[in-house]
Amino acid sequence: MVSAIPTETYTDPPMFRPLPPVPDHPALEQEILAWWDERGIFGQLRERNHGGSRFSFFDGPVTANKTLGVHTAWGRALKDVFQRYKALQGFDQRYQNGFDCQGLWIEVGVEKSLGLNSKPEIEEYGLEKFAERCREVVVSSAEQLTRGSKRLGQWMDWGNDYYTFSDTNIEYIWKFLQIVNEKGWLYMGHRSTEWCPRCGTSLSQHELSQSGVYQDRADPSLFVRFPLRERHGEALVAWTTTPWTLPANVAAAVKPDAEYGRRDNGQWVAVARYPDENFEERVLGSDMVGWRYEGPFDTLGPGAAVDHRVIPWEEVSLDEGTGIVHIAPGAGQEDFALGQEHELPVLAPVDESGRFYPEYGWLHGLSTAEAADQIIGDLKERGVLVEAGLYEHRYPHCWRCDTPLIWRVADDWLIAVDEVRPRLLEANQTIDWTPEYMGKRMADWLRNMGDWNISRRRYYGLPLPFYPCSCGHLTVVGSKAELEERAAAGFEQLQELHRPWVDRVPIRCEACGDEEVQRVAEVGDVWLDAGIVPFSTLGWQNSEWKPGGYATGASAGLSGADLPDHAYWEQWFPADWVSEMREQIRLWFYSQLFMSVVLVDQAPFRSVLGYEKMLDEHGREMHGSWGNLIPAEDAFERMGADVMRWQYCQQPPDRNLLFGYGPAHEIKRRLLTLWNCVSFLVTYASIENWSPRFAELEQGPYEKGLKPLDRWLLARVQQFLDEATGAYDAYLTVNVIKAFEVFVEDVSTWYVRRSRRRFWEGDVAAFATLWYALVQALRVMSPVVPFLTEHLWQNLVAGLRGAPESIFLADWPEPVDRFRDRSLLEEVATGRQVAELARSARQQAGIKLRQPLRRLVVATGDPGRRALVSRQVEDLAGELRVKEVAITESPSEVAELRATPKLDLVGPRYGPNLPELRRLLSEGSFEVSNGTLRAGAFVLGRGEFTLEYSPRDGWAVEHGDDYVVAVDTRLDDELRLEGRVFDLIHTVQRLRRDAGLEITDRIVLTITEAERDLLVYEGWIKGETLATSIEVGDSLAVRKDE
RNA sequence: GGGCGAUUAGCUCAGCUGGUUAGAGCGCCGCUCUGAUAAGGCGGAGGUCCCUGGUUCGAGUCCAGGAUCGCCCA
Repeated sequence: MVSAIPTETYTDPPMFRPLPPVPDHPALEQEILAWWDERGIFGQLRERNHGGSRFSFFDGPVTANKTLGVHTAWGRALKDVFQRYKALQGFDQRYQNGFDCQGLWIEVGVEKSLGLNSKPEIEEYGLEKFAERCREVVVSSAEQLTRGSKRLGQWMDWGNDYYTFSDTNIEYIWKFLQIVNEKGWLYMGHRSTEWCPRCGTSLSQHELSQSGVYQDRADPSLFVRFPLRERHGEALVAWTTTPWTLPANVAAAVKPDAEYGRRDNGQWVAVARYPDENFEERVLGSDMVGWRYEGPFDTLGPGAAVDHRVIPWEEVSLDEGTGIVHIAPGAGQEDFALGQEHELPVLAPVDESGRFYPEYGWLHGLSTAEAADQIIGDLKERGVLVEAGLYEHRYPHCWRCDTPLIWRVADDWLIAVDEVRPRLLEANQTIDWTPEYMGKRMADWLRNMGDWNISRRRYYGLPLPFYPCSCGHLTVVGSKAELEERAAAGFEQLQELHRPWVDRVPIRCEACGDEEVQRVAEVGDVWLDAGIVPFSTLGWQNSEWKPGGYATGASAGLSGADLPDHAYWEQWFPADWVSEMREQIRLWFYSQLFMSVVLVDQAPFRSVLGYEKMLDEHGREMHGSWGNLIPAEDAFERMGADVMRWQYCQQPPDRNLLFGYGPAHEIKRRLLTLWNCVSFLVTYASIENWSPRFAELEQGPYEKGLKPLDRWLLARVQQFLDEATGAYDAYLTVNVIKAFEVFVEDVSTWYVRRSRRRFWEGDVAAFATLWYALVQALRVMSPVVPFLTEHLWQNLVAGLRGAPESIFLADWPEPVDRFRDRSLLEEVATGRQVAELARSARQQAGIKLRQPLRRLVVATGDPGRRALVSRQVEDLAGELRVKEVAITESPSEVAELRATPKLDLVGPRYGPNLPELRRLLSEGSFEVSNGTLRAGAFVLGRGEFTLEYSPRDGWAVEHGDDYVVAVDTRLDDELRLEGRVFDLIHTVQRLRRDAGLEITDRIVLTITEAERDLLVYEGWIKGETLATSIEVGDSLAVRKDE
């Protein structure tokens, strides 16, 4: 509102501080961090937004077993960017950080640090002490992660973090499991699972999905004879890559419809595998079914009792091996399933540490790897080994300790998923995924996943609250209070819900009342810990709010987080947004979705931003041992948090991020352009004693004195605000940065470049316009680069009357409608396009920009475009240093016509005759009239060809799609003299700068005899170089006029 | 082993439904602008568009086969 213009003038004392030539990012970041802290800016921001509309975000718990790495910092930066953006828009937020504190991640690290390497050693060490060590790791890691995150600029409610090992978190999972049991989905499965012999536990399907699990590896490749009982001298030849499974063999599978042949030595193999061999007898696989054979290790006890026979299996591969597959239901997943189908006995050869049981005789105590060599030797000795070699294949490894996995039949607790599956798929439909394909990945996974194996035979994890009684009843305890109520003993020593303490609390069976019911030994999958967060941290089932009440069990003393009540949960569930790396689709995103659908039949979040992997700047994985891992500390020191954040935000989330110092250097240069623009403003504002008014930030500069170029920049600001806001709303920071880079480029290379003189002359409209444009840009970019923008805000804005002390207390910038002007944007774009063509033409002619020229001709057939250009002649003349700009319809004055056919239109008509047409056109044998082109027998209508131009003598021509631009290259004496004056001025400015003079210093200028003729322009030279007098001497020199 | 995607300049990547001489950024070389710029601008060098065949007047683009890489699933 114009009437509200304050009456202050622009002559307040200069308020700006000069900028150093280059920002020292790490130093200014430390200053800003300290200042934010001192002024409590984040607290003020939260206070302001308190009670406003809510933006709910759930932080996926970071595993507290490490310091902050540049990988983790990526996600943290994105989380911070959007929380800051939403905060600037006034949204109330929770800012709760979370730590993941249990499970194999933690345990394995502690084991290593204690030098323990097996479960018996842990038990010998003592579970109590072991649990304490695990907690210590969490405590120190949480401190480190917090410190690093703060340095990154992440604003969270530090100190009120949630810890997944709190009793509260555990109780909520207990409740979940109780509900799962009530629905009848909980069961104990007896099946073959992937098993880590070192960790002594089975793993779940989703744990196998993590990167690095499947690795290339060479295993033995054995072809073994299984002698047939009823066919003397004949044998099946089976193939295996896991020798240790042979003692567990109970059957051999053949493909029923495949043909098998007997070699002259009695060996049976699939004909398709050995097409060039001669076979003495051929039968179908189905005919072999039921054949009995001697097992490979019938000499050892368990095998001897088995009736080994041939079974049919459609899945037998004819691409490798012999087409006869060795089946060991106790040591393979498919084998186990097949075993169920054919009612085969299950021989389980190894214990939970992967070592052979005593009944396997001389194999007793050997690991699967150790046994391999001995088994091969034994087979060889007994003459049943046909061939042994090596086989390269992808093989699964433990995601934590990298041990090759084995298959083992075990009892696991599982959640049946078939009944929930359709509801999960439905809930997934309600989620807005970015990038979109990640949602499809989730749907694929949901469609195909098997039952969820939730039990792990470990120590420091969620204790599964399962109490199976000898009477057959399973009690699932749903809370600590319930445990207390049912406890038969030991409740008083229960310091936290962890082993070993919880194991010492037997309960009374809820069915028969037996008082000796023990908890199962297993702990839970870590993803239960993380998946319950949307409930456990928001007080889903709490009747009352407990201040500081989240700090229960192991998290006592670590967190000050409140335990909210159900009303709070209603307000903050579901999350508006979550963001994690792609792997979390099958991990955290999944477990959250699963638990949420089970509990409330709804997705726990509305939108997701996922992102791909981080690699080094050359595209290689980062590894400590390769020397290309960048510690976050180094990155903070060498590039600074802003540059790191920029690098993260610049990345399209659907592609891997190539992170490093090379890209960082490039980013610093881009930020420098912004820095220089601010520096320019600060320099001249100080000289001219110009000071901005804060009100003009919201309303835009007051109209008086605005030039078209100012209005253009103001229109660009509005456009930029729209683009950037849209990009943030779509969670695509990469588009925010793209829009910003173009904008800064426009400010620097067009607005400032064209307006310099106005700043020297103290034009307040120019100052107000540039200040507005730069400050709005700072505000838009503040979520991405909070330090740099805050630093510059402190200089450009903070001291003004009515201005917030921090850029983060200044709300989100609103576009000002009256400055929107699409036609002006188009007009300037046109002018710049023409300028670019003209610069290119000058360059071709070898005439530098300092040399003035007579004439610039712009030709275009479009009257609308001529009008656009006509409004830009002043800027064009100045930019291109020409005395006159002429706009014409036809370029015939400056260039000669050439025609080119539009092949997509003309090609289909003339087909093979096309080369002839192109020959005629290239020779210039054509005429154009009324929009029709005739060349020989060819006739091209309007739009079927384009015209181009080659320069006439004395002209340099360049053309784009819409314009032909020509500069008159002929020089006369006047032009030459002016050119020399520009050269002189340029050289003097250089000398001034080299002499370290201030921009406002006056000088005495000495020129040489050869330049005396330039003195006809003495006033001009004096004005440009701030010379008070000009002398003629031996050499060109400047000296400060004292 | 199955599925999906990719392969374009030294590096990182654009190239829509086929259309003249294949582009950008970075790096390199030359020129240039600068009264903010360690930036910017203009130009140059640099390409077997992975290979082989096919369709077409015309293929980086479409089709088939192959090679290599990545991801997902086992």
